[in-house]
Amino acid sequence: MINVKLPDGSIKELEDNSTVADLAGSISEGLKRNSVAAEVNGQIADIGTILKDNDEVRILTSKDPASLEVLRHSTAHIMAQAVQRLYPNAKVAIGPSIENGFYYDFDIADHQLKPEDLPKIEDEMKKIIKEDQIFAKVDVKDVNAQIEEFKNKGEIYKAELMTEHAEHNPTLYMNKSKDGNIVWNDFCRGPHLPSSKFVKSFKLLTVAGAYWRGNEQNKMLQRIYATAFWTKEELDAHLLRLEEAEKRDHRKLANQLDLFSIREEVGSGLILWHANLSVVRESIEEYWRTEHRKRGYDIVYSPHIAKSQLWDISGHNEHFRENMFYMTVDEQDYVLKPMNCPFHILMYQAKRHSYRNLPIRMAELGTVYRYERSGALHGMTRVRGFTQDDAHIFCTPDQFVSEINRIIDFVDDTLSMFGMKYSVELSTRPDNYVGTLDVWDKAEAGLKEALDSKNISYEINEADGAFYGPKIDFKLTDAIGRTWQGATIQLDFNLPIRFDLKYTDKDGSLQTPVMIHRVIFGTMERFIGILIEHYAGAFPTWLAPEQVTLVPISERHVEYAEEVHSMLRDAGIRVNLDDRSESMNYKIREAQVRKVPYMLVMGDKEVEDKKVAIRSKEKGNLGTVTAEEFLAQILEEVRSKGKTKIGE
RNA sequence: GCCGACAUAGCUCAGUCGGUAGAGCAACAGUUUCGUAAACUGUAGGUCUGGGGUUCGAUUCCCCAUGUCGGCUCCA
Repeated sequence: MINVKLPDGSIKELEDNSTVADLAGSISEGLKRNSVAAEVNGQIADIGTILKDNDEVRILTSKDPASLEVLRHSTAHIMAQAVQRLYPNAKVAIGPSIENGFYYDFDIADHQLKPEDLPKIEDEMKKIIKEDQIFAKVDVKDVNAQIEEFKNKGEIYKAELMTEHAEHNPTLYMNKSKDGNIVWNDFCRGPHLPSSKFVKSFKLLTVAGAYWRGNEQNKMLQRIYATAFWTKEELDAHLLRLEEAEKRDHRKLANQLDLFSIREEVGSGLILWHANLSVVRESIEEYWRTEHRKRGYDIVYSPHIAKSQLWDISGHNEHFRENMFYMTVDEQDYVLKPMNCPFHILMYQAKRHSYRNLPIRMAELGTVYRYERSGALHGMTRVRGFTQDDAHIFCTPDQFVSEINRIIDFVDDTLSMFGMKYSVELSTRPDNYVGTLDVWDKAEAGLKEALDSKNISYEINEADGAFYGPKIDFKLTDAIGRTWQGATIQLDFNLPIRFDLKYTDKDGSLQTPVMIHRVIFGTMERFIGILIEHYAGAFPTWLAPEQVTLVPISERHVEYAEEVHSMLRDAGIRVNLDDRSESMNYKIREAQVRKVPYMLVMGDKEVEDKKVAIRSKEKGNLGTVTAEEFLAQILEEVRSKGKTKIGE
């Protein structure tokens, strides 16, 4: 007999070799029927898992969120089986569950999967589900024989994976039909559902290309992305969420709200900022400048091109030649700047520095150009010409930890002000690093110390830092859940040496300063692109291109509206007088569609009382006040950046 | 860059099994002067992304290019 511990702390006695299913059955028939997987000693496992003495077991039903990935992974197996039934030459690669769904990669020599194939595959999957196939886990006893079998069947990807996992007790999952025959199998660690019949609500979404093992040198496979949920309601809700998210896409809103455009005759990845979005940018840049001055930064400007030799010194020609724009004028080679650092470094070098005047914090809204590969371009979030809110901090080795702390605060203050959430990643020393081990260790410890002291949770990307230094990245998420690099803080042990930077220390000796690269927004393009999605195009008043629309009800109210118009405009409010001979309802609707925060309606009553009727985009009619009162309120809303709002 | 899909009026989209296109909104003109999300009538607007090919004839079929979209890869 064995004893197992349940989540409530109780101990259950079972026969030797009992499985999770037996345990479930010993508790209740209903639980046995509904159990789909288990958590055994913290690991997700099949209900067929044989329990040992003292195991801690939590039985998972479909109610448990942890069961969802089991469902999805099993659905992936069913999809792979369906694909192989329909396309017998299909070879399977890998098919994991991912956030919000799963995928499976195939190599199909004689067929290119098309969107129209997806319903056919779905139908085949439904058949497999109906067949009530059992997922049976089997240990691979003779690994070499199994590899040979995979090879004989042409399953070269499975053979390759099995070869690598030969030492890790590989297991197969056999799909058995009702009569006990093995109808399909896959090399897999599991876990899986007890049977295919547990799968009810799934949808195949898209076909895509993906390199085998994510390596560009390898063959490109065909990937099907799909998702699965326990109920149709959850699936429908998920699909609806996707649809809703698409409406927030900054590329869609760009047209609707006249924000920006990208023109073929200008070039890919080059943004035309229309007047509306330029207002948003201008407001953000003004905020940026004010904050930088407050926090001890110097703001500078540098040219957009420099002679190629500068980029030899910096090393960019060597590392990023493929991604830079070159031009030749009067037999002299120039480069369109891909970074601002060399300019800031040269400004640092313009005079001698003492430890007394460090740190020097040099900031610039620097527009740079990089030749990104065409397939990587994406709206405003991945472009070829963009403005970084760049800064470089030159400091002593004793100062960089406190400088990093200051920057983390700066990033958090800024993103919080916009209500944007972020996740943090710390990347450590790669193999091809420059500099010395003790400096790297100190730097990494310093970055960790800074994050820990602020209770910021972060993931560590081992060996993923730049060759010149470790870094902290802040990731932002767009409307459809894609994550983008936003703020970043990077230590650099390389450029100070390449440019031979120095400062005079206390003892009169010349020392090399530590250099920190950092951006807060990342780039104006990407940040504002994500901001559009964050607000779904409805910018808060301090950023709104048009803050107020004046709606005179008929022509006889226009004269009064003009008075209000000039008063608000003179006070710096972005106000638009809609004096077209359209109905009031029409003007209000248009202003709502343009997402204007406030409308002031003026008819006979308002003209007579010298007042305005405020309509908020969000809250509707807010009642009547004098134009002066409204002005005071909106100025306060703008000044506080939305902390106070009219009508709240 | 790679795999795949797509490209029709300013915008959103329909259409042509090969016989050179249509709607709504927007624009413009006129009528209407209105109380919190669309007044009415009319006018104009398209070498159907570009270049080749097949064909009596191509927006439609084929090829190439460009761009966009979904992914992969990359991202100093």
